[in-house]
Amino acid sequence: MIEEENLEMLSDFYRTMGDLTRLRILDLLRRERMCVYKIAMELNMTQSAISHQLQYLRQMDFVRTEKIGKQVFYELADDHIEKMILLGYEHIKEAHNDPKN
Amino acid sequence: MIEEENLEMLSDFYRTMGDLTRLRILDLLRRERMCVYKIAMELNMTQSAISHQLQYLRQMDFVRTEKIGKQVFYELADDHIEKMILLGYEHIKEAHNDPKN
DNA sequence: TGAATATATGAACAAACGATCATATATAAG
DNA sequence: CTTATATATGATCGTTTGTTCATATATTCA
Repeated sequence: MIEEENLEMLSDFYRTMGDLTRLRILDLLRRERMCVYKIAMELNMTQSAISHQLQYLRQMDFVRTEKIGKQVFYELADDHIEKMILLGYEHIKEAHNDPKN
Repeated sequence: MIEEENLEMLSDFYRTMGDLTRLRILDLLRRERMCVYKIAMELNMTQSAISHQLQYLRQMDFVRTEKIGKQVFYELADDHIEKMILLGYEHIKEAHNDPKN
């Protein structure tokens, strides 16, 4: 049994990855660090929508930033993030091949 | 880069764990299989609220059921679920000790 | 069969969420 | 200094989500 406080942090953590736009952003950043407008271009979404989600991801410590001139580059905050994405990915692929257990 | 279709499945998967009530239920079921009213008791929530979330978890293949008499016992659908919970748990514990990378 | 118990489910409602729009801030370029 | 570019942010709005309430279904027991 996981302590209540940690369960709350855990659900916050998973909820952050439980949105397609945010997951798309994180998946992009696995490839390379990227500035805001480039992310928006790649995902074909408005700068504002992306910027809002990036603030969310930053508050949740999923990404970190480096400002260079006018641009702000975003990158994954640490290796765990990519690891969690890939583990979930492995899971759904297995689950799909192997419907029950 | 993960294919769009799989990213969608992945965000659905994480969104399922991104709710405190559902995560509490899953964490309970790690311990033992349990019938609905017992889950409701343990979590101090109404039978209806629990039942709705259990249907959700069932549709997402997080749990499976066995009906015995009047009772319906729920258990984790497979080992991956517990693994994913524990991995997330490890992650947040590390992240907390080790704020930046 | 009728009452009691366990679970499921549909409708309703409030709260949370995500995108958009308008605009603010900051830096660079002319 | 003014304009253009990149990003951030607050307000708004429609949608989704989670709980509640009322009720339906199913099974056991008297």
